[in-house]
Amino acid sequence: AEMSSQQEEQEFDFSYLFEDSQAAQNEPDRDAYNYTPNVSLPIGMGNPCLSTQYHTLQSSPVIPVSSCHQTGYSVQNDNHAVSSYYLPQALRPNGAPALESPRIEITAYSQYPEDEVEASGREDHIIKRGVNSIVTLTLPNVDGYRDPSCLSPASSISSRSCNSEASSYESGFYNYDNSPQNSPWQSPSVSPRGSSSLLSCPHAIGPAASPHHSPSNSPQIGAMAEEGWPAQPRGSRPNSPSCSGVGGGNSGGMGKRKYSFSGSSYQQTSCSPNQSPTPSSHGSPRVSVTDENWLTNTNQYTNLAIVAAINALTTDGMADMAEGIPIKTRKTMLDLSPSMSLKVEPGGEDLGPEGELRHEEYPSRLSLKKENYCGGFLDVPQHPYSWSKPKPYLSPSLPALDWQLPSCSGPYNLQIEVQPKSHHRAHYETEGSRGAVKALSGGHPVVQLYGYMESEPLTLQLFIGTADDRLLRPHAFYQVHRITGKTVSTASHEVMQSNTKILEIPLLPENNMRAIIDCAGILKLRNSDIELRKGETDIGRKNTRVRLVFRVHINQPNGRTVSLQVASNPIECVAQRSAQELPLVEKQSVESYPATGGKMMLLGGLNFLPESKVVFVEKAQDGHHLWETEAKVDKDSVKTNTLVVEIPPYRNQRISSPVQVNFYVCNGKRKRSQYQRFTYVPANVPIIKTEPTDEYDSLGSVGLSMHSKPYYGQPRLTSIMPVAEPDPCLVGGYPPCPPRHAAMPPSSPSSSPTLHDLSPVAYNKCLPNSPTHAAPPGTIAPPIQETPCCPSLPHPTSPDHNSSLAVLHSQGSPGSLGYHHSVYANSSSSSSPVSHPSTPGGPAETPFFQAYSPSQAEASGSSAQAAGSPPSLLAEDATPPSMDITIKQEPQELDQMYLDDAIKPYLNEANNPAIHDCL
DNA sequence: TTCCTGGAATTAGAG
DNA sequence: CACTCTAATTCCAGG
Repeated sequence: AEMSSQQEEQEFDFSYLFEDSQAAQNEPDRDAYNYTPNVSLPIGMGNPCLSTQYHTLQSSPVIPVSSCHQTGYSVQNDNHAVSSYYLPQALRPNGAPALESPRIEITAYSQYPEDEVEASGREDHIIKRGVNSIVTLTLPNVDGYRDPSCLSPASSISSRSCNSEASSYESGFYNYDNSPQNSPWQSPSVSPRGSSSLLSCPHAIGPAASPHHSPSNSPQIGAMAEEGWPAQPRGSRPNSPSCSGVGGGNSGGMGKRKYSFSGSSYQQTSCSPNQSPTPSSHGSPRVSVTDENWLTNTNQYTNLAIVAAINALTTDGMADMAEGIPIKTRKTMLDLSPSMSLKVEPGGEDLGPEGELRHEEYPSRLSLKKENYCGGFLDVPQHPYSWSKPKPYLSPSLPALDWQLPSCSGPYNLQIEVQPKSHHRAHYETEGSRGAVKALSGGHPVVQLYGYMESEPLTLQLFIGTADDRLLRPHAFYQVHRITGKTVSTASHEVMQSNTKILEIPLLPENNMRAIIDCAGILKLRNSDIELRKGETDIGRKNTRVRLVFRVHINQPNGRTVSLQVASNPIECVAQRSAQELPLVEKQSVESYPATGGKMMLLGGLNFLPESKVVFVEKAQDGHHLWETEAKVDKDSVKTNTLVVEIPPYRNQRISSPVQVNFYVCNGKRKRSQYQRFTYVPANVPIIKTEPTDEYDSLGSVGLSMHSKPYYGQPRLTSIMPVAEPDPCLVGGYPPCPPRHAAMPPSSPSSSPTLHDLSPVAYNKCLPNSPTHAAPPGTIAPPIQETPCCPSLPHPTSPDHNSSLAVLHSQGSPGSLGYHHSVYANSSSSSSPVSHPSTPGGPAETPFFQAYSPSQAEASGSSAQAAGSPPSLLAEDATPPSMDITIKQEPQELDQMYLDDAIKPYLNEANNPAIHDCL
């Protein structure tokens, strides 16, 4: 019975998992691998941007302009359209004809039935597909492929930032595997389910997985990609902790390490295996496998090679892809699970013969340890709920994890009723679990979906996302960890998507679609492991803030899927106390105020000290500090959890449009809170945002109502929304749509607009890191999907929104960030800027800004605009600031900027006394 | 026995 | 290149 249930589950999982995110993100690459029928893939796709675009494109047909549209939701993807659309762009992306020399041409023509595809599973996929489709690969060197490193260089990818991109695109990797659906061919209508198997793989081992699972195939790919990772150096560590970490959580045993990351990979791997119904040959024993599995996989090998080739070809983006294995590597550790065949190939990653097999293998694995990462999958939790219940998502593809999604759409509103505590000690793979994330109250976070009246249960997805200034995306250094045990009341089960572990939790009508998240812990992956991954640009050091990201995919009668996402407040995951000593701003009573300043603002948070300083900072897009000033703190009223500060006057009293700045609390050298957003509005302009006077969160002492962390991109539109309500919509933190005009990433030169869009990422790192990038964009930015409704509307009300079930992903503004807006097809308003609160310039904009962190703006040169930094801002810059402005031109690297936002201030600020103090 | 913790010892890196 | 300090990881031990 379990099997069946599992299978069901698997399917279930797979379907959406794979399809969605990956599909969306996955780019062409994926397709290529998958050989999605219709699409001819330019290898160039490797470029993340491309990939992104690709997806986007698919859906986007509707929206010509936005290159980025992602089809995501709309079933109907226009494959064709896409393909056509896609190709061109793909080629363009970097502008580089890319790849010329080495190129891989894949022509997928036929639309294979998913099944067929699946059948092809594994490497075969490729091959088979290849058969069907024409694949031409010109690879520089075989070695190249294998050697991820080789690839990597080429691809240099920015990882994470890119990641998001990467991720998407990575996921793509995986994805395609995973989501067969993604493949264009699938009509949206088609129930992806089968395909979906990838994720589920583990479970599915069996029959369930069967055929459909084309995905599996694809998944494999994904797996491979992932595997690739594992293969990577992680080796440094003994084992792939990841597996353990991921999987069971139990494994924690110290001595053994598994690769954490691998974990992810492993997951995939593991997953794939399972999923792939086909038992592939792999069947290898790797049981636990997790990481290893993939490592070993031959498939990977193959895939990797391909990937590598692609990467090489592609500009950078690809890098993320599978190859990811850094040569530097460490040895891969294998878990050695007995079953596992761990071959460590010289290449590192490489894959063992088994490579692809994994999928298949997995079944066997299932038997293996649960804990293994795989196990997680496999063994369906004994939870009362049977996953099987969930229906497979029909939606062809789910949005990539790095896509920005709204928290509300039409009648639906996904909300975090109880936020997690601001601190959580994540555990290493070498440790045992450190328990589930808790709520401040001592309980656990609670998430609820409002507006869902159907009787069918849904699946709530949870993954660990970033909490930096950039767009929300899966956190490279943390993975959600499934907690099991008698203390856990919520059933859950984990799946891998891309390199991200996702915890799936049932949302049951009988529980009012409310879930208590007591089953989610956080696993910390070794920085060194992650940083070695190809394509990974993010730095782990001091990159310890995360958010719980919840997603739910609601299938609509029309065949479309509404995907909602909401992210929690940031959680500081620094081990032990160090983190806890840092000041943390959780709430602020005022989010915007006239440039004149002078108003008292109440900050709520932790670790405030009498000597705490509050510094307002304005950064240029490039990250340079344009203005810094220390605000006056009412030291007499300082409490550990509250602090009253006087809003300083803005440097320019004559701003014509809102200007977003940031401020942070500094307790001394290296003890600085994260940036908080604050918006100065023209003095003569009525403040659009009303301060919530309500009781909402008011700290009381000051009598100021606090806004909770606007910073993280969960802007709330106070003006529109009732203060009391948490802005569900906003919460999602989907960024406002940046105007398309938004500047492109500097580096991306000729890139087609689409590219730009795609490259929202533009994140600093991406640029710097990937030398290869022709375009900084190399990092493909995940598109942000906007729901028309969410932003401003009090969710439920607008019918329009409702109508707009189908989400069209339009690419977001080309803004440097490359936001993609997802538009609900139906929603008329969706696309209209008006509907978006975030439109720059508007008072409402703040939300946008909030969505974007200043740093983001910084990150991409262009980003500033994109960031929504209002034109005014720019203008202002141009104009001599009335106020004292300290402009520091620091050629900071974007990378650093992102990474070390915390640090930078110090660096940058030499001039500011306040800063100095902090320093 | 496993899961959680809390805390401390080590190791790694940045400056 | 040595040294200092902080962050990251790994270990231990106890509940």
